[in-house]
Amino acid sequence: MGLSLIPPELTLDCSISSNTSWVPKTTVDFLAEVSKIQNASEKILKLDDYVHRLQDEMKKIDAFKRELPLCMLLLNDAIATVKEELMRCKNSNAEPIMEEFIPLKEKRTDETDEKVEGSKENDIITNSRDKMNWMSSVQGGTELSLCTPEIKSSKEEIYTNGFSSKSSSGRSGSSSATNGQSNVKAEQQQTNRKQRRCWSAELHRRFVSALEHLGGPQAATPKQIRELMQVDGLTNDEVKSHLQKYRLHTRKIPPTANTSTVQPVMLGGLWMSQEHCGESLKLSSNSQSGSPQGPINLTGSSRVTSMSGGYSAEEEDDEKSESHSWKSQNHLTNAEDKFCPGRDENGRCLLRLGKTKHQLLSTTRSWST
DNA sequence: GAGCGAATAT
DNA sequence: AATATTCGCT
Repeated sequence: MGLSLIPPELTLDCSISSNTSWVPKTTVDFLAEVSKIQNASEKILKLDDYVHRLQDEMKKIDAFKRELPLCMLLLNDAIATVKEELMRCKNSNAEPIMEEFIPLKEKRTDETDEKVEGSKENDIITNSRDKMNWMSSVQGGTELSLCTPEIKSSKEEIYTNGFSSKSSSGRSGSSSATNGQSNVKAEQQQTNRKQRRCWSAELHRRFVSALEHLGGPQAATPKQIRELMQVDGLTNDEVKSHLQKYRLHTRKIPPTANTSTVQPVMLGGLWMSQEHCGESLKLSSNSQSGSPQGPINLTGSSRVTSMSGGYSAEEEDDEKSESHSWKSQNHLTNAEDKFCPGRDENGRCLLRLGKTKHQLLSTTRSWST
C-alpha cells in the first residue's frame, strides 16, 4: 500500500508497451527496475529511452490534449519524474555519455528540458497558457475522473440500499497514498460532479405535496420542502434546483396567453415521464404508507388549463394570484406582498426588493423570455 | 456560515 | 431539458 505514486489503473503501461524487453507496469516500477542497474551508462540509457518514448507518446496525443487531458497530465508527470531521475544519474557521474543525449534534447523541443531539474511545475508553466488551460481543466481530474466510475457505482449503492443518509456529497477521493505528487492529488478534488439526482414520479409527488403544505412553490423554501419530503439522502441543493425549475415552469406564462386552452398536460407529462428512472427513493421513517399523496390532484380539476402551464393545480389555490402577478411584478414592486404571504418572518420578500438594479434587470429579462 | 434565488455550467 | 454548481446577497 502506499508505495506507488500512481494507482495501477492509471499507469502508462499501455503506452509503454512498445517492443522492448521489459514492460514496466508503472513509472514507479520502471524506476525501481532501473535503480537496480549498476552500470550508470546503461541506467541513463534506459531512463533516456523511457523519456523519449513518453515524449513520443505525448506528441501523438498532443492533438487530442483537449480530449485527453488526463493522458497529458500523466505523461507530463511521468516525464518529469523520469527526467528527474535521469538528471540525478547524470549529475552523479559526469560521464561522456551525457553528450549522447544532448542532441536528443534538441529533438524534443517540446518542453521538458533543463526545467526538469526545477520541477515539472516549471515545465508546465513554460508550456504556456494552452497547457495551463487543459491542466486547469484537468484540475481535479486525474485519478478522480478515472475513478469516477467507482465513485458512481458506490454512490448508486448508497442510493439503492438506502444506507448512509446524507453521505451524498460524493467528494470521495482515493485515500491511496499519493505522496509526492501533491498536484495530482489536489487536482482530483474538483471535477467530481455529484451524481444526478433523478426525480422520479414518486419523488416529484412528494415534492409537490410538500409544496402544497408550504403554500406553493413561491412560498416554500428548499429546506422546508426537503424536511417535509423526508427523503433520505435528498439534499437542499437538489431540492433547490428542482424548485427552481418548478418555479420556472409554473411561472412561465404562455406567450400571448392563448385564450384557447393551453394544453396543460404536456408539461406535466414531461415531469412525469421520468417514472422509469431510478425508483431508488427511500423515504425516511414516516413513509406515510397509506396515501399521503393521494389527495394531490395532479390532474387538477377544471382550471388546470390556466396559466401555470399545467403544473399540478395545487398551488393555484394559494398562488393563483401569484402567477398572474408575476408579470406585473416587474413594474409594481409593492405587489410582491402578495407573492410571499407567509414569508414575512424571513423577510424573503423584502429582500427581493432589495435587489440591485442589475439583479432586477436580469431577473426581468428572464421573465420576459 | 447557512439559506436562498438567480444565473450559469454540464 | 434536467440537474448541478456557482455567485451574490441577507
